[in-house]
Amino acid sequence: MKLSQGVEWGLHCTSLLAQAPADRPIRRDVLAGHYGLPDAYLAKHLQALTRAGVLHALPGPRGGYRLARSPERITVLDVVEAIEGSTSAFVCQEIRQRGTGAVSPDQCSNPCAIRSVMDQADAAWRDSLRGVTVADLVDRLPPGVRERNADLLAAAGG
Amino acid sequence: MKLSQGVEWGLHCTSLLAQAPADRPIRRDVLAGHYGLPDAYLAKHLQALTRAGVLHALPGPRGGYRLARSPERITVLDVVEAIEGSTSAFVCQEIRQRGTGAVSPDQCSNPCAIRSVMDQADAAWRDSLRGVTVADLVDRLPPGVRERNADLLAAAGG
DNA sequence: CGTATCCCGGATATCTATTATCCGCGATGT
DNA sequence: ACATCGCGGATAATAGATATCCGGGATACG
Repeated sequence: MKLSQGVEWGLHCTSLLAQAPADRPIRRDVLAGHYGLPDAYLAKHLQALTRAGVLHALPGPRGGYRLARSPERITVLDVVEAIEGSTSAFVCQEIRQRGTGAVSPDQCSNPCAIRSVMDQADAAWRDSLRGVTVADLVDRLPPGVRERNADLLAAAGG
Repeated sequence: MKLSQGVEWGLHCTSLLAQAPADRPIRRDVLAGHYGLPDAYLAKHLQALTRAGVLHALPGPRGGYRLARSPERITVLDVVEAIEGSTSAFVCQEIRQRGTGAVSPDQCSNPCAIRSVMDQADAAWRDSLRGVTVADLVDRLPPGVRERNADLLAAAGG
């Protein structure tokens, strides 16, 4: 079980966009260069974030990406689900209904206890991620980093 | 992000072993047949559970598997970590230290906020799984299933 | 003591998902 | 009109999960 690295990329990029002036979109290659990421592949994840309504993409010259809403209203879960999907990591294959010990379908109207437990843990995981916003992530940056990022983004935009 | 199906297999098998008489081990092919699983591949997961100290394997004729301790003392997390490992699903690649926006290593003595949030969510997931035992899973079986499993296991053992 | 049974560990093959890149298309601002 | 930039599809390469097989060692039974 491993999370896509796109989750890390997406969280860093949305955090960085939260530090940019709202009126000026950031180009994709600037985002990629800022973190040393492959530009073409990062595009896939940014597109996913755009489709999910987390980012807003502006085509054309002086185009780029900006947040679709304020950082206080974007949760970490929003970013994670945009990239990883919202389906539970545990996929129940109903093996209780297979083999010599197969339980009759009548007794399977309720999900089995194993599935319930795994789904409940998945919900706890998502609840935890829903409790943190992108604004919180920016607040927890080491001192000086925000200012430096603002300068770098301004230089790239000019 | 997907959990190995071995987790489902392991949880069902440990639950089934909890329903067997403690003095008689259950052969691997009986476990596989009970749920319609490939015997050879199930062996890999049962070996992992044995190495983790969840199951106890007895070689030789009349050998097989039994629980290494009482079902009340085996948590769902024990089984999950035996098969999936105990490392967090999120692997931080420290991209904050790469690219044009690289943060100096001096400022990276603390883990970044993104990693902290993901690790905290992972802890919440594990805490949830730690709160349920194999005995709880058996208690939540539909009425009649326990008795039928006991009969099947007795027939297979005789 | 010999033999049959059963688990262990390594080697191997297949399949799927992730990672990564490229190119044509459409949209936008100058 | 033209250059810039994001969108989406097609395509490889790589890693991990899935599945199988076989030799070796341990144990029970005759």
